[in-house]
Amino acid sequence: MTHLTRSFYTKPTRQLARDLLGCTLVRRLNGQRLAGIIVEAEAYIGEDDLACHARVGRTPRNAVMYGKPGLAYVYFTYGMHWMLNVVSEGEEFPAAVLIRALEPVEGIDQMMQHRARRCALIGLCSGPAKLTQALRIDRALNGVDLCNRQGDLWIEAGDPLPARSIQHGPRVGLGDTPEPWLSKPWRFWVKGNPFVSK
DNA sequence: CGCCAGATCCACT
DNA sequence: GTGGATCTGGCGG
Repeated sequence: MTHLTRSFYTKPTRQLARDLLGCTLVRRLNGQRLAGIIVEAEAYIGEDDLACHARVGRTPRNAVMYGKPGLAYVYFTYGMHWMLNVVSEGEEFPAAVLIRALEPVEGIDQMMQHRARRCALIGLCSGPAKLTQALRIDRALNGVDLCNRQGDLWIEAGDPLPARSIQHGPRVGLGDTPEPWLSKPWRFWVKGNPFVSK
């Protein structure tokens, strides 16, 4: 297993979202590996996508999305939650993949302790804010390069998934985002995997 | 079970 | 001042 490289991330966002399924997200914390297989992800694509943070143009908050593919875009929301995204496409085009759920693999006891509430394995990383809590991902990791071999956050390749085991549907939590963006089937998940958020 | 409100704070208007 | 790419517990059916 080794770090995915820049070329893996330099592709259309929906393709990247599909390709990330089955890969392993790894967090190095105090010399320990915390890791899980990505089983759910969503695409947010450009300034035209009215569900994407870049819909208002470039701001200090969303600037990382305009950067190199393979950067981590980590933002704070709802007054208490951190979200992890992987920047996609190409430099200056603002797009990213939201990591929504992991199947926990390594450092499970440690991840359990990081969660504010006691929870079962099935609910440990089954949501975008749950997994950042479990892996201790916050503002300190915003803008880090997932391709950096010296870094504390990266992604490793997994066994390729057959197309038939990938399902897709509308994105979650978009509130009153107008159509057609509200219904764009830009959420992808591993069919039948119990660690998916919904 | 499903539905709903409260938590909590920062970026942008 | 407003509202959000969420989570959780409480309440009603």
